[in-house]
Amino acid sequence: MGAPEDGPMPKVVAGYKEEAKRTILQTASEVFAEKGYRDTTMDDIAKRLGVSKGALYQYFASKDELFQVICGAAALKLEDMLRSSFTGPVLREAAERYMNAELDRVRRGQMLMFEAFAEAPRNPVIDRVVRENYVACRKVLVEFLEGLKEAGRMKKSVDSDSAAKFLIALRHGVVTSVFQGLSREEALKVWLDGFDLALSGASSSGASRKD
Amino acid sequence: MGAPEDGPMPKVVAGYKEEAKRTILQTASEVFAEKGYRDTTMDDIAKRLGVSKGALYQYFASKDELFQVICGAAALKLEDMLRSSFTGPVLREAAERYMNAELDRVRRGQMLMFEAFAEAPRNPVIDRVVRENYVACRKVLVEFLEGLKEAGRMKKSVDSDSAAKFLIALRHGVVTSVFQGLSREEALKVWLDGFDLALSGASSSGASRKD
Amino acid sequence: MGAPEDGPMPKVVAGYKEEAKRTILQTASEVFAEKGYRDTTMDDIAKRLGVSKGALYQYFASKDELFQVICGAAALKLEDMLRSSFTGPVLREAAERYMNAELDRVRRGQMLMFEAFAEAPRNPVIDRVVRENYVACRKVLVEFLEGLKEAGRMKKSVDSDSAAKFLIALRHGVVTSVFQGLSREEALKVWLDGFDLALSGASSSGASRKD
Amino acid sequence: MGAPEDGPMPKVVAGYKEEAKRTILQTASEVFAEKGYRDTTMDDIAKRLGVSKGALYQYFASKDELFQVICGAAALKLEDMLRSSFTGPVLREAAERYMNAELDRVRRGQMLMFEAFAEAPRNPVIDRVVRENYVACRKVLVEFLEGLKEAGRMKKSVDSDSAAKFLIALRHGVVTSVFQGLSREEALKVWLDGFDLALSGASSSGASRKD
DNA sequence: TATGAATGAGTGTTCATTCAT
DNA sequence: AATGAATGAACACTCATTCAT
Repeated sequence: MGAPEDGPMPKVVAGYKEEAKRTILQTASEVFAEKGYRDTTMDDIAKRLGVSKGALYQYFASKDELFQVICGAAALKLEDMLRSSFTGPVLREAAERYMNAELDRVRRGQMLMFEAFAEAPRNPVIDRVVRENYVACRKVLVEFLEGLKEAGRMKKSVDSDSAAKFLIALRHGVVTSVFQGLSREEALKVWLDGFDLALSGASSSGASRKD
Repeated sequence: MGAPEDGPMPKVVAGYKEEAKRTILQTASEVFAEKGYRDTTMDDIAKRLGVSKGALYQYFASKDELFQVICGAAALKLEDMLRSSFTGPVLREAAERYMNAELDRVRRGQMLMFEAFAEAPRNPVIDRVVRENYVACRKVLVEFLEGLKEAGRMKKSVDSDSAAKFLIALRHGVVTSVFQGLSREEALKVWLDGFDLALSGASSSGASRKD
Repeated sequence: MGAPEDGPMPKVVAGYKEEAKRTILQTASEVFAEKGYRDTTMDDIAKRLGVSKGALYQYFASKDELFQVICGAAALKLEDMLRSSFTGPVLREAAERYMNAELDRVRRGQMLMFEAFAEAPRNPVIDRVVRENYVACRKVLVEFLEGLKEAGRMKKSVDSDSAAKFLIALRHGVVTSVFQGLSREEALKVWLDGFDLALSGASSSGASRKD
Repeated sequence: MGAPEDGPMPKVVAGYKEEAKRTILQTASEVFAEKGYRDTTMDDIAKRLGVSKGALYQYFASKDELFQVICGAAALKLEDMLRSSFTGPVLREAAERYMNAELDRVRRGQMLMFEAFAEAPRNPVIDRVVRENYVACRKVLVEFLEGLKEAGRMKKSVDSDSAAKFLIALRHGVVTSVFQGLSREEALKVWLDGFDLALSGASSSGASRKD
C-alpha cells in the first residue's frame, strides 16, 4: 500500500517484504510444529524471530492466515519432495529416497500434517489445501508412472491412477504408524514392501481380483 | 426404594454414576468430533447434556481427562471393530466388512483420530493411548492371520506381522485419503486391492523383494 | 425411609445434636487452622469427619457461621487459659504457665488468630468476637491483679487496668514474634521480662535475670 | 519525542514501565487493604485503575506475585518508618513519633499485616518476607539503641537486643490491640509506658507519667 | 514500519449451597 | 437426618488483535 516510488524507506531491496514473509513463515512453521497450532501464541513466534508481535501483523492478517499459508507451503513442499524423489530410472530407489526424506522430516518434528487435518473440518481454507494437495500428489505420481510406462520400465497393465492412490494411502499410513511408535526401519520396510507389491507384481493393481 | 439394611445409603441406583459417566462420554465425544477438541468448551458439552458445567467435574477432573478417556475408549472401539470384523472364514469379506464400518464412522463425523494425533505430542497420556492402540491392533491382526494359516486358509509363507503392519498402515492411509476427498467407493477399492496384494498374492509380504 | 424397628434413628441421647455440633466444631477448627479459612472447603471438613457435605448444613447454616462459632469458642478458650493460668499465689509462675500453654498451641498450629483478624474488618460478627474478647481478657486480668493487691502480693501503686492492657499487648506481640521466627525460648524470655517490668517493679528488661 | 539515534525504539518514556508498576502497586495495596486479599479480584484492581484486567498481567505474573511484592514493599516501609522515626536525641519523642505514624496508618486502613500473617503459613514467599522483616526491624532498633549507648544517652546495662525484641513485640501488640478496639490514646499510652519501662529504667508501667 | 502496551472476550475450574431421595 | 448430585456464580488467567507513538 502506498509508497509511490521510493517512499519513507526504500527497503533496500525490492522484495524485502517477500523476504521478511519467508523468514516469518519458516520460523512460525517450526514453532507450530514444536508446540502445536493451538498452543503456539503469536508471541512465541515473535519472540523466536526477535521482533514484536505487532510486526507479524504487518505481514499476515491473523494467526489463522499465517497457519493457512504455512499449510499451503507444506503441501507444496510435499509435492516437491514427491516430484524430486520420483525421478531417475530406478523405481525402487525413488521410493526409498522419498520415504527417507519423509522420515527425516518426521524425526525432526517438522510435522504439521495432523495439526492441519485436525483444523481442516472447521477451516475451509485448510480443508481446500488438504484436498488440493491430495489431487496434486496423485497427479505427480500418475505422471511419473505414466512416464515409466512410456519408457518401458513399467508394465502397461498397471493402472497408474490406482497405483497412485495406493501409494498416497500407504505413505500416509506409514507416516502415521511412525507416530504410533513404529521404528524407522520397520516403516521403511512396510513402505518398500507395499511399493513392490503395487508396482513390481504380476498383476495390475486395478485388476487384482481373481475369484 | 431400596436396599433395606445395608450401608449408609443405597447409592441411589447403584451404577447410576457409571451410567452418567457413559452418557457424558458419549455426548462429549460427539461434541469433540463436531467442533474439535480445542474449540469445544466444557460449557458446550454441559449444554448439550442439559446440565451445568459443574456437574461434569463430578465425573471427570478436567477437560483433558475427559478427552483422554474418550480417546482410550475410541482406541478400544477400533480394536473391537477389528476383532469383530475379522472373523469368519472369508478373508476378503472380513476386510470389506471392516472398512465399511470404518467409513461409516468417518461419514458420521465420529472421527477423533486427528484430534488425538495432534494432541499426542504434548500429551503423554494420549501418546500412550495412541501407541498402545497400535500394538493392540497389530496383535489382533496377527492373531487373526495366524488363525487363518492354521486353518489352512492362508499361505504359511506370508509373514503375519509384516502383513499386519501393512494393513494397519493401509487402513490409516485410506481413512486419511477420505478426509482428503477420496470417495467412499474409491477408498474401499484402494483398501481391498491393497488387501489382496498383501494376502492373496503369490509372494509373502516379508519376502517380496526379489532383485 | 428405612431402618425397620426403631424409627428413623432415635439419636441415642438427647443432646445428640449438641454433641454432633461439638465434634464438627472441633474438626473444622483443626482444618481451618491447618489450611486457613479461605483455603478450607466444606468438603475438606466433611471428609475429615467422614460425613457428607450436606450434613454440615444441618448444624451450621454456612461456612461463615461455622467459622464465627469457632472464633467465638477460640475466644472463650483464650479467656479460659488466662483464667486458669493466672491463679495461685506466685505471679511469675502464672505468667510462665500461661505463655507455655500459649506457645504449645502455636506450635501445634492451633492458631486461628490471624485468620480471624484478617476476616474481622469485613465480618461484623467476627469483629464483635474479637473486640469482646479483648474486653473479656482485660477483665480477667484486672480481676486477677486486683485480687493480688488485696492479698497484699502486689503493690497498690500498680494500675491494674494499665497493666492488663500492657500484658495483653505483650501477649499478642510475643505470639506474633514467634510467627515471625522468634524461638520459643526467646519468646518466653521477652514475655517474662516484660511481665517483670510491668509488675515486679524495679528490674529493667535487659537485666531481669540474676543468673 | 525522544531519543534521536539510539536503538530500535526509545522505550517510550524509559522508566514508564517502572512508573506503571508503582501505580499498580499503590492502587492494589489500597484495594487489598480495603477488601482483603482473598476478596479482592484482579478486576477490582483493574477497575480502580481504569485499565483492563489483562493490563495488570503485563506487570505482574499473578495476583499472588502482586501481593508478594506489596507485602515486600510494606515490610520495607515499616523498616523505613522505624529508621526515620528512631532518630534524633530524645528517645521518648522518637517512640511517640513512630507510634503516631503507625496509628495513622492503622486508622487509614493501610493495614495488610493480618492479611500477610494469614497467608504466610501457606505462602513461602510471604513467610520469608514476614520473617526477614522481623530480623530487619530488630537490627534497626539494635543499631539505634547501641548508638544511644555510645552517645551516653542510655544505660549500658540495657541489653539492646532484648530491648529490641521487646519493643517489636510491644509494637505488634499495641497495633493488634487497636484492632481489637483499644482507643488511639490508650494505645499510645501502653506503648510509651512500655517503652519507658524497657528503656528508662526505674519507673513502673502504671506510674510512668506524672499525669 | 516497528513497537509493545492495552484490550476484552473467553475458558477451565472451583465451591458454597441446595434439594430430591 | 443424611446423602451427594447438581447448580451457578465467580475468578484467575490467556491471547489474538489493535493502535498510539
